[in-house]
Amino acid sequence: MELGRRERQIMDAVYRLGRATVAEVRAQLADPPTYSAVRGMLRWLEEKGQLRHVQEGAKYVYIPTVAPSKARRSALQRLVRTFFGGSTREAVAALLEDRRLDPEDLDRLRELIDHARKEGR
Amino acid sequence: MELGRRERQIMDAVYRLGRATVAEVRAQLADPPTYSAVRGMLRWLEEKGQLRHVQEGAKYVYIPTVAPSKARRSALQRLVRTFFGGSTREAVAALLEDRRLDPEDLDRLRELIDHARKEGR
DNA sequence: TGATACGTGCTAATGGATTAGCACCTCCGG
DNA sequence: CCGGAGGTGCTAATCCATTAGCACGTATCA
Repeated sequence: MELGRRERQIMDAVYRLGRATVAEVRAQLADPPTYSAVRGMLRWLEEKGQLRHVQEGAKYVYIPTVAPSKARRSALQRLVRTFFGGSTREAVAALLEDRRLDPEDLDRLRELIDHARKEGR
Repeated sequence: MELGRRERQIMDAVYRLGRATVAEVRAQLADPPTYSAVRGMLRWLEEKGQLRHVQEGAKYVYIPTVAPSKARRSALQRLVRTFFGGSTREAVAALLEDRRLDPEDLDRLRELIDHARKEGR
């Protein structure tokens, strides 16, 4: 299911937030359209099956239909295929260059690798 | 610079290929529009500054204007922000679950981490 | 050399994403 | 009880991405 420009922006906002009201989604957008436009888009995305909503007090709270964990995986896979020729290793290597990873982060990641190695990988 | 649905598909195809002719891009698309449509899109993307082309023999070869390495980084950053709350560590952890990482891959990644640690991180 | 296959440039039309606007509902404070 | 602020539903219009189509250039090869 491929999405348009705004659709993508809005889905991303909902994923960032986890769960979000119309106003919260709108606040995330760089060049926000009218409140009404965002509302229309959310309703449309719900009709498409990308979102569902629960009523909370007077307002609607929108939630992605596919679990974040699953959405993450497929987004990663897609990116790895597009930008790293399908090599997960190279993608990880690129991320490891991120200077915001502090020593503690690195240690924990090494543990993950050691663990995987012991598991027979 | 936000792109539409087809624009995104086509840019992704070009990144996957590195450099590509109209026909090659079209071959990458799931539900390919006409050759002419793809051509129009590529010209449009060039006008927008996302692509440039070099003439090669009789045909045009399209190339991204932003270097793949830079495009990768920003794509990763974006994904990390959207799906991992900005935590690069969690993103790496998710990638490490990929079963296609073989022992050799894991060893090489561990080396990268060790190296970073010694560098003072 | 000429005919076929495969290029490109350009423009107008199409269609679907995106938006605005109006009608109505609900909650809350004075 | 009343008014206003802030919700929602729905539809029609708009706008721009997307597409088709025609005119034309170029290479190849029998």
